[in-house]
Amino acid sequence: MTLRLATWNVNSLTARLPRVLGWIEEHQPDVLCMQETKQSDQTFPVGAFAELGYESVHHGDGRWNGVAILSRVGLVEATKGFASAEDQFGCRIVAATCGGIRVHSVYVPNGRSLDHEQYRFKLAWLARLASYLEETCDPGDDVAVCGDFNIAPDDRDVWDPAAFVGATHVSDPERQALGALFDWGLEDLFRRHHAEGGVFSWWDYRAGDFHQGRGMRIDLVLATRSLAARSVRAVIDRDARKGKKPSDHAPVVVDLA
DNA sequence: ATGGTTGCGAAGCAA
Repeated sequence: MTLRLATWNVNSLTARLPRVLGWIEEHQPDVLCMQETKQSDQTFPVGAFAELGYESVHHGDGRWNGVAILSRVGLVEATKGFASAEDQFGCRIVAATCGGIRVHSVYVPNGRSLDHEQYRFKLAWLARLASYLEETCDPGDDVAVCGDFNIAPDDRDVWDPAAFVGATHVSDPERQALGALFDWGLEDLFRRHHAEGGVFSWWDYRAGDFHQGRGMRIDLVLATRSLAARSVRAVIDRDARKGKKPSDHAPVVVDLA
């Protein structure tokens, strides 16, 4: 069975709902992971997605963060957060089994700068993600971890490596944390299909960065070996970054055979 | 260009 899996940091689902609905109708994802909904579970528009044929799960506190999964191939065994009593990690991960795949929608904290406490929080969150996957999943199963990682995997994924020396998103500890996920058994599906650099998923709103090509590839679809073997196409829809009131992120779309 | 923009919420923070 073919399956289209996508991830998109929508930067406020309240502000973006018309665009998101239009994008879904045009691109027909079977599963869509979203981040930064900035909504509560009460305000999340379950009905609007149901009208398009999608079941959904949302995990949000209403103001910051907020993650969701939409699926039209079934959505069962949903879990919010790291599935334990802890809640100091914020509303940054939600998981569900969709079409036989254990899907995770993740919003990795923005580290801000290497000397900021949010950077240490980011590394702690990534370590918790690794332990959570180890506890709840088997790399031999069909597992996908999709979302805004706020990490550029390598220097091909930033517009100018020289501009990022000493900056967050590219530091060794961040890339090592991502490497731990690769070592566990996940693969970056966009990179599986594209060796070239300069393909980005995020551009700052300011200073015309999108039109100047100053972006980063920080939104990723990671998947275990069994899913990677089914991957036939991976693209970043930069058209979705154009026009009026775009998110600052573009969706990543993967087709599985 | 230590600039610039957007979202939330009603000033300043987060990104």
